[in-house]
Amino acid sequence: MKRRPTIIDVARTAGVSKSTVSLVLQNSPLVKSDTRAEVRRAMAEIGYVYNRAAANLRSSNAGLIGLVINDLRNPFFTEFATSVQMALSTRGYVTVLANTDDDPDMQAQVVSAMIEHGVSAMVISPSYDGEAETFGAIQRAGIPCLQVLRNVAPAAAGIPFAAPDYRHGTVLAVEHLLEEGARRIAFVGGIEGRSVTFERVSGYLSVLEAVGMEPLVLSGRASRKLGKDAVGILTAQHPTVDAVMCFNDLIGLGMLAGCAQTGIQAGETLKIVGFDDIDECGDSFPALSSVRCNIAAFGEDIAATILNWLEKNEVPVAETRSQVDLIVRESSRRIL
Amino acid sequence: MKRRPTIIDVARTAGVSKSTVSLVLQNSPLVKSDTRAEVRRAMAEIGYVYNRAAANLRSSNAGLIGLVINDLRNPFFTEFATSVQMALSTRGYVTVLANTDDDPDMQAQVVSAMIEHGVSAMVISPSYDGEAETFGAIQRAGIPCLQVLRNVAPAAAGIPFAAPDYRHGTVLAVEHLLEEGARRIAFVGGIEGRSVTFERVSGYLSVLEAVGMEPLVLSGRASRKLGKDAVGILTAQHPTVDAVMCFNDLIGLGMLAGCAQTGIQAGETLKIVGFDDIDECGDSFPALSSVRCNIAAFGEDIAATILNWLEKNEVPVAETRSQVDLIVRESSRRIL
DNA sequence: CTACCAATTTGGAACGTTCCAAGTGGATCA
DNA sequence: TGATCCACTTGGAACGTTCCAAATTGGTAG
Repeated sequence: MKRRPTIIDVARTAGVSKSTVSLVLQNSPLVKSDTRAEVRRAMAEIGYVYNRAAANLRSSNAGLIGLVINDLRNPFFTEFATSVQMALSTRGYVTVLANTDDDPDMQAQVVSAMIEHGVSAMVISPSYDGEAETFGAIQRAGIPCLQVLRNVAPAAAGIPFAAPDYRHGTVLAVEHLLEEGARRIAFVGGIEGRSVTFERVSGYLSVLEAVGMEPLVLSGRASRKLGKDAVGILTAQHPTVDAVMCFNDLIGLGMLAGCAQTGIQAGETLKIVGFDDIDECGDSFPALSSVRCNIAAFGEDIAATILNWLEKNEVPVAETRSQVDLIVRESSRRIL
Repeated sequence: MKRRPTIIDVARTAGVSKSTVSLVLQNSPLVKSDTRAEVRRAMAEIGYVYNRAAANLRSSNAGLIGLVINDLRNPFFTEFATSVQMALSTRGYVTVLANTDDDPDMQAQVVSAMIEHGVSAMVISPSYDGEAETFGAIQRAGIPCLQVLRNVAPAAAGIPFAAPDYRHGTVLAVEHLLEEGARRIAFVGGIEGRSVTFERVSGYLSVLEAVGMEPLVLSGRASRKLGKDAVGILTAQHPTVDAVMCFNDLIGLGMLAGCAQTGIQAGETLKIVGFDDIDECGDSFPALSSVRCNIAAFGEDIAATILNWLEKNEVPVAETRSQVDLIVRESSRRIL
């Protein structure tokens, strides 16, 4: 077992200096195309593999991007992470991914590990709590960092933030429920005190207030189970509720299951709208109306934003909101 | 903006040599505990951050593990990737993740990028096709690599393989359906010619052959949609089918939606068993029976296996099969 | 024929670690 | 007292790149 060839081996084989090989690797216009071709040939001949660790040591640009996600098991985040990673990949960057399970200690640990590894930039969907430690370390290291999907660090701290327009999405959906003739609309899911919850609930409340309808909010960690349980709670304790705005699709899909179980006709007796528009919405029964966040496109935008910051030094604005669309399906539409 | 402190700065602050600082970083028992404490204090004082790229250059052990997944959007793979990443993280390793969307070119690209970045080992759930290029590059680089979940490279090529015991899981499930009184059992999903399909179908066929039941296989790319569509096909063309073994849970869940839509009573008129036992199975209506692969535990095992290979040079056996369990729920059980 | 210029190419010094061989100083032993 | 040993400590040479200043080449103008 012999060691991996280096640019010096390539240089020897091609009959040039290591500097020239280096220039070829960087696609420099300085080298003559004959030379370039010869160097390339030599590389192929001896099976040369570029050593980024060494390059990084010298020039500190590893082409590594850190991606930290608080709940990777949620399909919404999975879709986001996948789209960011694939977009970065096409631009020659490699993604270091970590799931934190919303644990601030875990988050602090993975962030510091990423900094040690010399990531050039980070994208983080943070856990609530523990933000000081996490963002402090990132800023001390001077690494460009984009906070996405959830806003925990005050933008004033200098961490730009980007997310779908949750509030507007909720407004669209609740107005739609009103148009479909809903008399009493509940909001299910979301943990109080979190930006993501606040934005949605405030959109919901503002529409209800405008028409003088009394609000009803059932909080809870977003999951299918919560949705399933909510059906029972609503029918037992709030029988006048005839429409529900869900914090996310998992809750909406859970409610569909709950309705099926208790014999309630979702879409007719109880209108339901989810949020996120994950793939499954179109394949459930009844198909679940939802607020589409275009998360794949959002992920690609995030990838582009962070790379522009990195490569062209274009610092993103403090807060960006991406467009959302209401997708109406059977779960909230009158059957004609 | 000043540069990041190095061990030389730490050494100067602590009044020792850089070699001593290096030893402290490696937790060497050689240094006196007073010295160690002083060095640690100095690090904290000047805000030292370890530079792994430099360490890697010298000792070629980056603590980077590559994880390549063919379909990260499928919750089964997400769960696997998450559990591997978190297990590696607790042992001080950082995970480079890439999704390939089953595209061999994408796979070749991300694998070579990972090799450039000096990953110490790789775990790969490969795409079908393109295996020669991918595994060839990994082997040339001399990087320990574990093939998981799907077997595309012949084990003879020296790439160890680990997966749940798909065949046995199918056998358990189909036998269960027979016990529940099924008269005609179909198999839905899976693409022909793939190891994952072959193993399941062969398990299914072997049980059916033993009892003299005629098989019926509906192939197709595993998705909710396929499951939903399959309900229509079965009722229209194969009305005698009263039980279905699904390639995976997505298909099973899609069938539940299809049943709800066409008014078929899943679990009673049509018994359904899925495969993988993703979280959602317990929250669907009716709850979906499934073959549990214990994928989180499997992921942790994989992480342990690859680290043992790396750190203790324990080369894994050519093929490992992990235990699977049948979880019976309402979708296949007689309602009592 | 010389001087100069543009186009290429090049040697050597970084970058921040690890590792090795060698060094230090105090205690113990003959 | 000097030799030996032990427990630490240390200087300097790697590791494989990039980058800079300087060198070389070949062509062209004076």
